[in-house]
Amino acid sequence: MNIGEIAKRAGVSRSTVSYALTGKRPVSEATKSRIQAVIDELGYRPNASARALKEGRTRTIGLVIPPAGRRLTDMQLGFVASVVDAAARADLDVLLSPSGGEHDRSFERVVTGRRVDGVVLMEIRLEDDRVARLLQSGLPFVGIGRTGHPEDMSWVDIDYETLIAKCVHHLADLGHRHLALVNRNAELVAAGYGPGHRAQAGFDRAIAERGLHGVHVCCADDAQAGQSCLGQLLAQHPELTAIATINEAAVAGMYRALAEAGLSVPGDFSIAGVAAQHWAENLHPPLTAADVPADELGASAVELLIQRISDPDTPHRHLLVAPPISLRSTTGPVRPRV
Amino acid sequence: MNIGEIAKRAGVSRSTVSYALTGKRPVSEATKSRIQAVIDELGYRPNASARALKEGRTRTIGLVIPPAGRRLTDMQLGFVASVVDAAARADLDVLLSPSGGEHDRSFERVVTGRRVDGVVLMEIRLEDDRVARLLQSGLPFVGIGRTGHPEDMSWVDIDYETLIAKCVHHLADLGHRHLALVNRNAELVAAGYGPGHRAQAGFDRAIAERGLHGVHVCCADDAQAGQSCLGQLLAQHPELTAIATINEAAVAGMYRALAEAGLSVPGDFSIAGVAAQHWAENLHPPLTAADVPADELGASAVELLIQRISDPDTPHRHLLVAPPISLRSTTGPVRPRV
DNA sequence: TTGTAGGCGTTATCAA
DNA sequence: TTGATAACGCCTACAA
Repeated sequence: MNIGEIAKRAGVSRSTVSYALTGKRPVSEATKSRIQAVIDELGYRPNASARALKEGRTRTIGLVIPPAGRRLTDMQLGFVASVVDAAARADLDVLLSPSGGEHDRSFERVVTGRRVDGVVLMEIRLEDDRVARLLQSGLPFVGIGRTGHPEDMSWVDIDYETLIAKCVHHLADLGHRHLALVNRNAELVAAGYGPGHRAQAGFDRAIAERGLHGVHVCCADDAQAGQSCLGQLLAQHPELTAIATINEAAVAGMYRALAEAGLSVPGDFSIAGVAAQHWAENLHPPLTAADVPADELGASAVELLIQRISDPDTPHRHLLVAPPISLRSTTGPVRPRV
Repeated sequence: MNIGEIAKRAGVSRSTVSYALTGKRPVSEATKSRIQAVIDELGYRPNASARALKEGRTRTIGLVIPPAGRRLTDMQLGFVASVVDAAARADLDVLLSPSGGEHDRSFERVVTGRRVDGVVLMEIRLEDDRVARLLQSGLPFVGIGRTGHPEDMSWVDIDYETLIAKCVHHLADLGHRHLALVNRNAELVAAGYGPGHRAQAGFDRAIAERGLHGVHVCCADDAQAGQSCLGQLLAQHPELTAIATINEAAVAGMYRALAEAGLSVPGDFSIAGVAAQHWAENLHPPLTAADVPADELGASAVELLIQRISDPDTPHRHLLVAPPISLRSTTGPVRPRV
């Protein structure tokens, strides 16, 4: 079923059908309705590949997510959902590319085969091959996250450095003197994962400013790891009374480790973090955290991308969000340990 | 950058470049390496739209997920991840379509614009417009889930009816006489969501077979709903000693409601369910549950779909899985309530 | 071993 | 207001 068939049955030329469909040229009411009738009868829809070939754009954006197999965090899922949602509202389709490995065929296909008009890139490292690849290709893209050279690209990001510093100050205000930062998993941080490094920088800075004692650990992104990780931490550093974290997936496990150690939250021990709002609220007890507006960030990324696609020579734009910390049930004044 | 440019620079014809790329005709080593050198230098990749137009296939599959905005369950996320993963292994791209509403533009685009070679459809209802639409369109598709007329289509599914019946029998064997089934959210079940209805059927059957007392409730798909839902249930039916559920998202809340009511698990109260293995294991306490192999199901769906794409006239195939119940920490013998 | 040419289904330019 | 026709970039008979 193609446009020629419709034209034949409606007794007009193919171009007239095309114009009746796009509205880019006036078509008389009579022929328009005749064409529409045939289209409805045969259920015709323009072939997307042909249209893309002719128009030079696909009306599709790529969304590059962390490799399949790895479990996405709740915040990452929020990004995916909001990107897909925002794209759908703009009548854009989303092509998913799980990538990040070495020679990633999926990523190459998406970037280089003109399959998409632009790309939203997630989980960016300070030095990121994919960013280099995209810059070189000239394909419009927007990062959710940024590299160490953030001026070269458009991005939306969370200001982990500021937020973790805020968490430390909040805890310091409550009298805590011995804090730990629980980071994401060690491989990710070692690979130059921006939030991991920026969180550590913010932590170190605030610790120094307030004259506190801080330790830093990486922890795999799941509850069991959180439990064993905090268990060890408490054994090695019994003086700790509070934790700041960007590892939302591990928090449930940390609660368990504290319960095991006979420490109540927030009576004996405080936790503050950076997490997706939905997640922080639904945790038990609800986590005192900087509520990351994942929905807005994804939508903003799509918005920026659409703009870059329509005008690639526009200067890069950046959006760095530092939401306020919502006080919930996991931070309280320090109570001297007996 | 197109094939003509490569041909010109390599001093050969376009067809020779094409054949050098596809290998469908022998090309001398000399010219082949010359062509490759030019390709590497210019970073050329064939235009996917042109190729799709010519070949009549896109090397892309559609994945229709529940509408954006709604939170996906852990099991659904497992399906998405495994479908994306399996597709990537087969060098297929995945186009995401959040749909399920009334007139869904995204769904129509995917199904009808020849944007994809086939579709994996999730969260299917007993009567499902999208299935009707796909059948009518002739586009190959595979359901994760099935309608009330399951012979008309290819699918993979979880045998909720059998599994919930098994849960009931397991609980009955432990001496429980008063059980409740906690279903998914009421709208979904009212809309004819298959697993909801089949779970209820299995529950009713097993309850009758064992001469037990059963109640049935729907519950929104989140922890807070689980908490309030079970709270009410315990108030209205104090005789209850066990629950069977397919609502994994609500389980954490049910734990809280039981703790609030002063009931220990599994000492005073048992819970058995159907859930993604990863989820059941990571819950605290770990849930006794039929471990749904979400990864395998997604991969199987893709496998079936690839087969249907390559041979659309093959008979429909079905895969109904009923994994064994893994005994973890949430079911135990009934203990008379004082 | 390589080149020529036609067509996949659209859109858009040029004529009428 | 409408029609004929030339691309878009690729693949693949058919020829040489």
